[in-house]
Amino acid sequence: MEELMAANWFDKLDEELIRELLDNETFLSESTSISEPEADQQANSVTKHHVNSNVCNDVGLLKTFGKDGTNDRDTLPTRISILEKGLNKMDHKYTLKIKSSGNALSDDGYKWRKYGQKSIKHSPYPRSYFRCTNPRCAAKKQVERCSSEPDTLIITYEGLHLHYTSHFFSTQTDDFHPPAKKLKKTTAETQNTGSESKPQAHKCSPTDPTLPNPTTFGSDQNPFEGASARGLLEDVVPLNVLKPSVNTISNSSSSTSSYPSSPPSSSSSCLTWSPNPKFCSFDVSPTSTTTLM
DNA sequence: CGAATTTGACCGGCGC
DNA sequence: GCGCCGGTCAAATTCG
Repeated sequence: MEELMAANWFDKLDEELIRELLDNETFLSESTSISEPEADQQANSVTKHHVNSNVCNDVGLLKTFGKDGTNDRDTLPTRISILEKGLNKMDHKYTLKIKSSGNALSDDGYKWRKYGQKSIKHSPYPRSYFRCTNPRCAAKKQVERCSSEPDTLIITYEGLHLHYTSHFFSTQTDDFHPPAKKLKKTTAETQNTGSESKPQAHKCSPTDPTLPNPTTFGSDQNPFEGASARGLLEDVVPLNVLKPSVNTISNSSSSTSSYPSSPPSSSSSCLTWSPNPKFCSFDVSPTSTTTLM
């Protein structure tokens, strides 16, 4: 029951958040300031920039400049319009449709390792499978092209980037409790598997995804050592859901307000995407309706 | 030489 | 029960 409520709540926030993020220029500017090339750094910035930044990093629409020398803050897309429906969420998977004229794929803020590629039946284009390079991170994403529109990339994110989670927890550690036990199927399993390992992780107490000090971010390892145990989507969501009190949408202003917790972030954290103005522009194709659980 | 990518095989789930 | 399809694994290959 709680989960249900949580789900709804989460869903709303999520959509709202996404919408704001995507359409909020402020957000863009903000994110711009966080032009860390590496994911870890992003995480770092997150801890420094506070909510807004969090959102940026989290939802992933973070811009990663300078990665390939394209530090075009100037060329920032004056506007990135994404229809709310361009981002779909189903079963803890987020599908993002993006119009890309270049290899936007490589612009992701996180480092991904391709672990597979499959040709899809009804599509002339193959689907690529990526995993976060961090061994403790179970974040995954699938990338494929729309058969009808080669320009359109369909990216499906699954799982949560521990990079972010860690941060998240670190900022709310106090309130965080094992309620997060509600692991879910797919993701949960995967993640568990991922974190399964290392006794080290255990050290940090599985119950207490308490992560390492946020300030310790930066290195791919530290942060995850502790968060690995959990700190995944499943954990975050319920967690926050359970404590919406934090600031259940205190519509103070923008993203900040709609960022009561990271439910949205939790799952979206892996949505890290760097819409490099030069390469891609978000497109929206109202596909299926967003559904959660 | 090490790391990353490619590619085909294998496995599990789902629909018929 | 069988076949199809998607997802993952792992060996081979390529690249830096």
